[in-house]
Amino acid sequence: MESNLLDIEGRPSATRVVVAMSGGVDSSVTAALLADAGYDVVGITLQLYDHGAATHRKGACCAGRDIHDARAVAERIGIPHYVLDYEDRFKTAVIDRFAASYVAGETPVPCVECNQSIKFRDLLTTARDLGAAVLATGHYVASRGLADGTRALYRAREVERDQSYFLFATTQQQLDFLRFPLGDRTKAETRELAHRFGLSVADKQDSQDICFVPTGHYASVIERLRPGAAGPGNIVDLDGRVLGRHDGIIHFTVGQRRGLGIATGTPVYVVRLDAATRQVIVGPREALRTSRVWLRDVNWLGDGTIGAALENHPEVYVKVRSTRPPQPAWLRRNAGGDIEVELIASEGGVSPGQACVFYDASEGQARVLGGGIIAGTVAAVATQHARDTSSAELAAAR
RNA sequence: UGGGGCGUAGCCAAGUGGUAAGGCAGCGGAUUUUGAUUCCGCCAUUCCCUGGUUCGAAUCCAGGCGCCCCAG
Repeated sequence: MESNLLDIEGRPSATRVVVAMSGGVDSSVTAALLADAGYDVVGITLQLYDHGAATHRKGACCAGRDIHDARAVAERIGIPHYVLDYEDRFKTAVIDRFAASYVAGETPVPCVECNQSIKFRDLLTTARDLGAAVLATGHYVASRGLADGTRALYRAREVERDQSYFLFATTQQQLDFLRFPLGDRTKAETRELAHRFGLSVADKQDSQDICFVPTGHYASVIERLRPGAAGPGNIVDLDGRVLGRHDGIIHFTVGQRRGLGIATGTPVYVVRLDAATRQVIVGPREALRTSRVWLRDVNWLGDGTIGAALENHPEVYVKVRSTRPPQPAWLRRNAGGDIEVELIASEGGVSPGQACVFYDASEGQARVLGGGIIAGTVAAVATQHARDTSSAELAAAR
């Protein structure tokens, strides 16, 4: 196992590996493991946003304290370490898009964007320039070589920690150059290794929440970036009745219950956001059931082409959020030419802007077949509004 | 100014003499390398006001105030 850490030919000492070091335990152990195996490891930490603002943030990465931690680890394990200033491109590729998505009434997954552009495009290019054979990260995801020499992506051995949801947009070319040495290890093992290697970050708290949102108030970040973009509007029910007012669509996401300030006897949830009219449409929990989604920016990582795969209307398993196991679904191309996913069991709180990731199994280390960004959703149960609309259309058709 | 009804937390609401249910909203926390969801905890020394009866009153009585309905 140790000798085959990177699944690569050649003597370790003659093989240069760039490790993306965030300053957390996972990437630190990744670097330590590879250095210990004798690879020519170069640690790189990206400075992604203003560290002054985020210094006191616990569990964040890539600024201030974390850069120090990464440097300390590099020193400890005796590898060269560089800090690259990626603030500008991070702002353009991740933060600005994040804001734009919310303003458009969607709910983005910034980690997906960051992985595919900052880490696996820009940093990966830098790694190649440095003469690295591979770029390794501390993600909990597995990749294995296929017979044809390319690599496939799989869920982590510890499926509860699996991060494949955030990595579906990795292209085949990127994947072939990437390695994830922790994918077949558990977090407990990682912590234990961190202790064994004597790393100062061994007991450091896991990162969580959006790294560039210091206070946890993402809306204030958007307000600062897009002043005035978040205008107030009405909160309406499925029949269009006004139930209240809100301070801007950016404060809400589909499935959200808290923060609406509406006291009917039963809980109400955000069913849909309408950026054009600045309406927040709310309804009962049942109205959240979604049976179908269509996608954009689809990335295919399965065998062959997606076109060929779709001809068989494949049954796959999909995740529309990071924290639930893959659910059974049918994949097909719809009349408009978009890739469409039929959620066989339906799922609640599915928001445009989120990722829909395809797998070949519901359990274990399923292979990642690709995924896309959810462009639109169709409710499982006809809502009152939808019924009214269709009867109106029927009437008009007569 | 005839009759009837009502007034309990931000909203809805139970309780009709024994020491203020519950839901919604709100707040806090747990969970979570996205947003949510979910879960847990907190949230009326006080029942429109003032007196009275009673060992004891949100509950009974009197007066006042404020709403609503029927009035023809």
